[in-house]
Amino acid sequence: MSSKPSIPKGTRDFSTDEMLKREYIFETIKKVFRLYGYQPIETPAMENLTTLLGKYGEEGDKLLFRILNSGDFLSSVNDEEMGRRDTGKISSKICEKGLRYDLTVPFARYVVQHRDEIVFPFKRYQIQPVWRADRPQKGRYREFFQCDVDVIGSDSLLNEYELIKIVDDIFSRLKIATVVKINNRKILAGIAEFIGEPDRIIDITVAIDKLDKIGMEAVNAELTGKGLSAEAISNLQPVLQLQGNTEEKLSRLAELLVNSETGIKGISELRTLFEFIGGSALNCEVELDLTLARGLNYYTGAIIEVKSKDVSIGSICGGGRYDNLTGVFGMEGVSGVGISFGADRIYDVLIQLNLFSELKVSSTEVLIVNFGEKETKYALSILDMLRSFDVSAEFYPDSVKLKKQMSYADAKKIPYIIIAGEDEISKSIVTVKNMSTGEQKTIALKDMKTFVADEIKKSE
RNA sequence: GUGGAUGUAGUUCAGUUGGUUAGAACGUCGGAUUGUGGUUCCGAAGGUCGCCGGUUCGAACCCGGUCUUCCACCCCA
Repeated sequence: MSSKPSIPKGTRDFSTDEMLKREYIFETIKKVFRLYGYQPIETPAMENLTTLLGKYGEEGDKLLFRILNSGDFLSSVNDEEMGRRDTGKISSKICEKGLRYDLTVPFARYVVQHRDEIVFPFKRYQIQPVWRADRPQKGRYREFFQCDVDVIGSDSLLNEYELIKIVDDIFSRLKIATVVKINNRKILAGIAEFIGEPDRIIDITVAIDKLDKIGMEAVNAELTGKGLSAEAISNLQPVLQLQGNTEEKLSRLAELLVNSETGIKGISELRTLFEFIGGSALNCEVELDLTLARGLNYYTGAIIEVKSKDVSIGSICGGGRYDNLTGVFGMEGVSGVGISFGADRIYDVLIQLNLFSELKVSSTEVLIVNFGEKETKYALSILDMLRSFDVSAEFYPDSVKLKKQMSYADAKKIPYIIIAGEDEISKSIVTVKNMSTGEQKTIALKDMKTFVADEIKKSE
């Protein structure tokens, strides 16, 4: 015997039972995406590393899975480089492909490459796995599915509004209570400008993102550690201490950021967005969260993050506007906005909230018992008949003991069994057994259609 | 990438200060019942104790390394 088989760290197999539940999530999401006029695309699992590198910040580059070149890849590395054991240097020579890290960057690449055939504004959705060489833990996997919706080629804030409607629609259908947090990167830039550290926007936002978690003092300490001046940090305090409802916060911010053109722009964008939101009935809570930063450094406008109110698992959905993602691929001035649903985390939330209970476990409605060669022809004709009535049916492939066949039906939760042996064949009937009541009756072949309509289809 | 916990049958878990042949439940298979599942009864199969090395007369147990899973940090869906 060889050693026990296993799968790579952070990856998972999905059982039939899990797949039914996952498909329910994907179907729900897809249905809503289509309802709002989005169309599907797919891109390859692997991209050229030149497409992926530098798009996700330093941290992101480290988390990219790289694919070793085929063939004699070491011939391009000379002895000196080999001797220095500089992994980064060597890997760039022997790996030119990597697994996709998200769906947004491949999408931007797709748009640039297919601009001649795309009608703008382009509304697409994409549901595919992505890979990150992260250390796995709760709600974090190395292979997971993202469900992205993006509009590219339109600056209108109506798109941001539409995405929030989609979020609300999907989570309402899935019966997950959520909070949608919204912020705007321009405001964060304005704040960085306001405190006199415009270049440190990343450090500043990463630190204030943790405000909720670690508190104000720890945030200030982290900023000091990052080398921010005491003056800058003290200037930041009124921002961190902002209180009140959305409008109050925005008004106060408008006063503080009065000298920052970008900041003012961000505030006006948020005001417009909240006006749209205010005019619509939503099930989810929507709030302005100035501490919301999000790591991806390509966002330039709105930033959106969605959290479950009942399960603590990080964000289950996130996104924002990126003004020039296609620019790095040579197509300037095209703005896009999109969000991504984390299907695996949504699954975990639904499991924890026990919201899958009503989902049907078996898809097979009728099992036909196999008695042997002589009876097979008759059984197969019934099988065809059932399927022609749109009844999902199967014929047990081996003529083993009845007990075994019935246990199979039992284990698969198949609600009906059809028994057709010598007796039944001679009379052109079948015996139908209802597995939950144990009740049995004989049905003439000519009455099968009525039986299906009256009994099997009725209980669905 | 940093720190902590974990790993024993298909699964969930017992396993005495290191001492004969490593147990249970569930599941699987066979039988009670050759045309009737779920309940019951009887029986059987199933283990390189994660992997590699060390200490010891002797290791599931002690030590080192490694991998997996889980948890926290970093970061993130």
